[in-house]
Amino acid sequence: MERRPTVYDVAARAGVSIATVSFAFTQPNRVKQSTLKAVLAAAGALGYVPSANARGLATGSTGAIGLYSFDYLSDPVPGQAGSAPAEVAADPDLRRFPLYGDEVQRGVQLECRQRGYALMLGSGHNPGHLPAVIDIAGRVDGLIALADSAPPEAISQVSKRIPVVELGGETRDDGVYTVFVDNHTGMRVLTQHLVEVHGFRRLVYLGVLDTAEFTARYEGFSAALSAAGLPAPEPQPSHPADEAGTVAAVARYIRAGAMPDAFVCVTDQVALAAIDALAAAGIEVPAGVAVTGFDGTLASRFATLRLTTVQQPMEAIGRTAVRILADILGGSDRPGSAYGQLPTRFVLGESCGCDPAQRRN
Amino acid sequence: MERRPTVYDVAARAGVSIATVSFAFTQPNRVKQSTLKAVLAAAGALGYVPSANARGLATGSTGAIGLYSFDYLSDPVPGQAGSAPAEVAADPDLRRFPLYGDEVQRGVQLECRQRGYALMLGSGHNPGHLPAVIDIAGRVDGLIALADSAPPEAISQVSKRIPVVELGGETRDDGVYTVFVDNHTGMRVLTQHLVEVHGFRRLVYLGVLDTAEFTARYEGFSAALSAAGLPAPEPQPSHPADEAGTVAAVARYIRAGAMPDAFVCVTDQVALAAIDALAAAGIEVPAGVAVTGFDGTLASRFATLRLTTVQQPMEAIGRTAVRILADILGGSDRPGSAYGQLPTRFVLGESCGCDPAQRRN
DNA sequence: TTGAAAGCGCTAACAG
DNA sequence: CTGTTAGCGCTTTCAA
Repeated sequence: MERRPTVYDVAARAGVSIATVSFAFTQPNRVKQSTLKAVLAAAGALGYVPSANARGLATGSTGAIGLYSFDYLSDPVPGQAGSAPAEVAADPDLRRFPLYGDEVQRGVQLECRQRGYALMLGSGHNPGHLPAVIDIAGRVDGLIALADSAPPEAISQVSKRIPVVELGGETRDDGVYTVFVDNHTGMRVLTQHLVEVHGFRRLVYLGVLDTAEFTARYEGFSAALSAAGLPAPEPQPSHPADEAGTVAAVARYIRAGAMPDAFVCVTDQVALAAIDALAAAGIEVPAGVAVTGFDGTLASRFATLRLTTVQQPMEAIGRTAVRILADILGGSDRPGSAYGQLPTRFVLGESCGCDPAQRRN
Repeated sequence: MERRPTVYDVAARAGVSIATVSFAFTQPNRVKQSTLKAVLAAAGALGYVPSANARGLATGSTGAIGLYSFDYLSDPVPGQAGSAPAEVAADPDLRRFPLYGDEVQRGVQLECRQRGYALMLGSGHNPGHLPAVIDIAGRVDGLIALADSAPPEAISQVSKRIPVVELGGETRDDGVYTVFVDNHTGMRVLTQHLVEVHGFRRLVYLGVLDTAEFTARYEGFSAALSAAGLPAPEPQPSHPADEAGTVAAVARYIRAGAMPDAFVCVTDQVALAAIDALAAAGIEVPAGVAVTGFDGTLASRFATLRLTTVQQPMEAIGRTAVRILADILGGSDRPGSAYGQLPTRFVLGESCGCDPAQRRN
């Protein structure tokens, strides 16, 4: 790989100045037809590939949007590059892919490609000495960050320089945008179903409250119980990323021999882990206890036991995030709230004890 | 958003030179502790976010790898940005996501994050006047391109300047690498199953031959038939992206009233489209005719009727592509063939007439 | 319609 | 251990 040709090489070969070469690519009509043709020919012959870095430096923008996320399924062990398994995976595993974040990412991708933005994916660590979010922030015009994937201070710092949309995070006053999703209603309706249709009284809430979205879910849960005149139990901390934690939480109930009517889980992942833990103890769902999820990931719909859950509009979330950034970059100063709140939808599965096939859902 | 602070601002505030600021980030031990601390403090206070463009320009590399692909499910209509549907999608649709390319992309992502590369996603069109592949090539140190997503000349041109891995393309002598997957064996084994276990004789091959991978599949198909003393029929052109084409191809057989024993399809997508077309005509699979796929996408495994297909190691393919680029960028000059050929695996489903549950597969 | 020249922000010799 | 300085490749006035 020889030195990459530059505008200088192209200019020399075409017998023009570098300015003309630049114009030929950026403002073709500003250049005489014959000159244009000569430049393009020279560029083609040389295999000219313009440096986005140089262009970005000169123009002050990159034409790319960044998506920063943290993948707890694969990031925990940094440093060691994975090895391509000689074996073909025996089974595609919906429990690992696509997760919530993957579906949001898809929405981001789709919207970016439609709008002509390149998408820069960043995550976890980076080889430099710079926090990874900062590193990727330096590469793009606008950044989308998944809640909890980066420290709030870093997000805040970055947001001073480029527009940032944090998904699932707190609403903040430091210029960080977010996409609003109606988590509250979703969880309220689901809980209401458990109480009213199934007559459940002893519900256990499995999930942490460490993001705004998660908190809203718990509040929806509480609201439904209050409405039914029932007290809302304290949430049992359980993080989607921490399967062992979920198992442990469930184990406490098993050990105590005090099975509730239902485990209401903060995400599908937690619900699936809970079901596993219960199965391991010989307790069947929904016969022994009901379990519900949240997100509506593919895994929840195609699991052996279809999950009763709440569908989030993941693709729309991703698309909206890009739209917000694009609008800002385009000069709009519309407030984040102008994009409204995306709806969620209660999804009846089998894990609550219903038989969806029998119902007009 | 005020002007982004630069090394100059940080240097001024910390009372040092810009070189020291640079060192503080790139070679921390080359700087006195107290100075380092001062620089970092100044950077933090200012909200300094280093410009990747400037760094890239200066160092000659970006630290990013590019993935270029074409999404025929969403790219056809460029220019018009998608709108976030107010409705929550009624059903997650495995027929649209994740497809083969999405699973490969996942492997690329995983390997990139483990190796500390940022991943630049590009596709379809771009707002500039530059072919999209060229544009994204100018942004990265190495490029992975999905077969058929970009014109061969463009790939070839790009490969003169940065290492390129083309997935599923022809093996070429212009320095474009590829990841070898044993498509031939996969399709041969599958076909053999149809002939030997089911005794099928009239097989129809549904699929184009426009990439090296696709050709290898057809050859595997032919080989199995030859081995059984059967003639290999001409392939019936059908492209994974062209559902209508598949429907039309199937319709010809329906109309002619000459249903074969099986439709052997070049991809799962084609197979699923074929099954739909057959169902629409009242022909059930596998009772009326067998249908097989290739790829082992999630859709094939979780479809109502599980597809008999061939599993590709998508994640490994993506990971290997990144590994090849990383090796080259790291100075290795190992030939592409040194990475071996990734295996495929025959997957017994129901669409050939088998009942996988009854067999030790 | 084209050219000359001044940066864009950072890195990396090379001095000191 | 730190400062000076010369670019990296491209865009963009400003002149011609």
